[in-house]
Amino acid sequence: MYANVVVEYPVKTLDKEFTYYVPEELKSQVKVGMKVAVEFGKKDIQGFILGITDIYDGEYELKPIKSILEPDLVLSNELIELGKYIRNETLCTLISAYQSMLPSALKINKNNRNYNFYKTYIELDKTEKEIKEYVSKCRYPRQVEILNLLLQNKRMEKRVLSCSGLDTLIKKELVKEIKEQEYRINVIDKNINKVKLTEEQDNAYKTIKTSFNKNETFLLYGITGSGKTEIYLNSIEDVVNSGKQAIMLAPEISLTMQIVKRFYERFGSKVAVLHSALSDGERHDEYLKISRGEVSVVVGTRSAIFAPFNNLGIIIIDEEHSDTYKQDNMPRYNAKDVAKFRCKYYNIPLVLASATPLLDSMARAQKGVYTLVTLKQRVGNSVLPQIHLVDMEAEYKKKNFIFSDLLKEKINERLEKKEQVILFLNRRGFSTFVSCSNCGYTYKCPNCDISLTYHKSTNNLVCHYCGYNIKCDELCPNCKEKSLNYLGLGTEKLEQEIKNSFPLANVVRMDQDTTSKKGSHDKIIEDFKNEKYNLLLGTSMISKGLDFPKVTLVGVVNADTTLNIPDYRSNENTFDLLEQVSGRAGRANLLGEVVIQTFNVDNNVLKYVKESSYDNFYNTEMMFRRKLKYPPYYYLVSIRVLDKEYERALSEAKKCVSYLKENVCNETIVLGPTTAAILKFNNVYRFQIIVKYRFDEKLKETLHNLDQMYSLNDKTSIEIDFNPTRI
DNA sequence: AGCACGCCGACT
DNA sequence: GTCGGCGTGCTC
Repeated sequence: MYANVVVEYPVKTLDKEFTYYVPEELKSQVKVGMKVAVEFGKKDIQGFILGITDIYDGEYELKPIKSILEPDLVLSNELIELGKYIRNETLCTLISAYQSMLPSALKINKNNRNYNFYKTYIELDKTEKEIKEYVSKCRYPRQVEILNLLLQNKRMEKRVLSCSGLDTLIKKELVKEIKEQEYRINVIDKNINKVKLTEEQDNAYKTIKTSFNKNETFLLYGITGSGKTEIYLNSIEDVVNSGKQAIMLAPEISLTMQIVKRFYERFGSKVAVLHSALSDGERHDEYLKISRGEVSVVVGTRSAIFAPFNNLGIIIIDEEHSDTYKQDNMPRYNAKDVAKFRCKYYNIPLVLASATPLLDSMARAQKGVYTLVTLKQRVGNSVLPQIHLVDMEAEYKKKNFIFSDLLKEKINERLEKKEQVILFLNRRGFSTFVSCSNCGYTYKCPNCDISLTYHKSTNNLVCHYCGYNIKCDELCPNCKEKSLNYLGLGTEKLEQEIKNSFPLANVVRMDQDTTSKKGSHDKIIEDFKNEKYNLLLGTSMISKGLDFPKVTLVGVVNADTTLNIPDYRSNENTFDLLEQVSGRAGRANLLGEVVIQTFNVDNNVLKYVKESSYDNFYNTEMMFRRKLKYPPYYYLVSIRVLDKEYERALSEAKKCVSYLKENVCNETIVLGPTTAAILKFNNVYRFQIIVKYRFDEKLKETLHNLDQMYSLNDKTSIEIDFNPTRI
């Protein structure tokens, strides 16, 4: 008996299966998908068994499988195939594909600490009569107390009883210890009444329901507030009742306690959650619940798409336009593609849902590749908010640098009426750059090619890319004059400005800096919902999924920050973001208003946001994409060439371009090399090549060869990214 | 990736 | 003479 093993090192040269023989004592236990220990060269390492055979006709002298590491953890055939698919699609190593499927506690790595969580209980070990007899003669009050408690409760946690008296009782075998594995997260089942669906919701639900046993992809296009979650819950309930399992994905920032709570209310202990706010131990436990078949529903972020279910019934991807579904390090997979693979495997429906679908998804829906399901009405009485565009150029002339007259007036009006306000600014920190008015010096990151952001609370200058930070000096480090200017507006400074300009405001700020602590994210949301604050200020973190009935005004302080990013998708991203932010206003009975401040009042994207017209935006943007040969008309691949030395990075990038041009089809376009958006990052220079193609049979092989060539180069490396979310 | 083998320079 | 530099090649 022989086992083919993929080993733990994620390098191209070892990206193949190695054969080991299975020793007699393990023959009855080994299974495909198991994690095993083997000797590899001179080292003891780990790997996964990908195949078992009875014959071996190679010429190697084989080594044995040393042991099975986690008998509970067995990758299913489906997941093994999925790993191979990910390797082929993203050009990663097989082992890194399998590693990304597992929670860190179960990944292959050196610190094999046991994440199982046990609780120890104490129970009586003699009959009640014998115990009572002992109690009557016992001179030690603590022992009597413990035994009496146990006579009443039968079983108690050891840590509440622990003392030397208990040790004596254990030694005398009057009581015994029982160790049981427990989960760190426990959900109590509740019976919550179902909400009645509106006619529109019901139609959408029924459409999905007709395809429960078909591999059909739906695009659920429903405006904010149209009640998509209720449709997910109903569909999942049917799937679970038929004995199958469901996965729902959401982007990290919209997967708040609010949504998880609704799943807990509906499905109770049948739900496992998987997102980054969990500790390693919690993730480990949730994963175990799934693989042991103890839950039927998984709610989570990107990597939850790998939930080890074996009888899936539906996959739902909420906010499908979000770019968080694409992993931006190896393996560069997109959870949406993984979902398509799994849905095809189980012959089940996939639901992609959004208020602002990706152009790519909408285009497929128009072509009939996806089935379009539309929700046009908001649930309840709420109507779409009224949107105002404010020309900041004119406001600057009036010396209004941060707040326009209109925004100021509206904020005051809401605060007086005791309603709530959300202000949106997509830049954290205090000042986005610090420069000297005397000599022109600007603080820049020594490792990256960008200016440092000033954070006042810590008096630090921080690089938002690599995390480099230094204390801020009062004097210019170049000319030693006291003439540093703090320019550019960040959320931290905006918070201060609000406190100065609006005496009625009770402001809370939500960005990466105020939500780094576990649970702080949910706390801010809860506090704002409970009206401990009347003004919430934040970055894109506040744009998704939140539902605050008392918010009637949303202000976008500077709409231009995302618009000016040089990326083919910046229009789309801006539209999505502003549309999502606007959706936060007027969720209940109160009428909502949105004020968007910009230096580009004539911009088409902003015009469509004002009209709340996804369709007009879609049509205009599609024309632009077609003309410039961008997705969805062409596919993109980005190739990054990295080297510590500028000249070598550039010359290698040029070599790549010529290699590509020689080896792709006629219709395929190779652009570059250009400097990447941030030329220098962590002291490494980065050049970029963009490939645009429609059908190119040779391309994958060409890129694979290129990748192989650079895997042997220890100076220059390359990163290949299929369908990048930004370029 | 990690380790051994191997062939050249400066040390007790 | 030997210790150690890191280039090359192999791992079932």
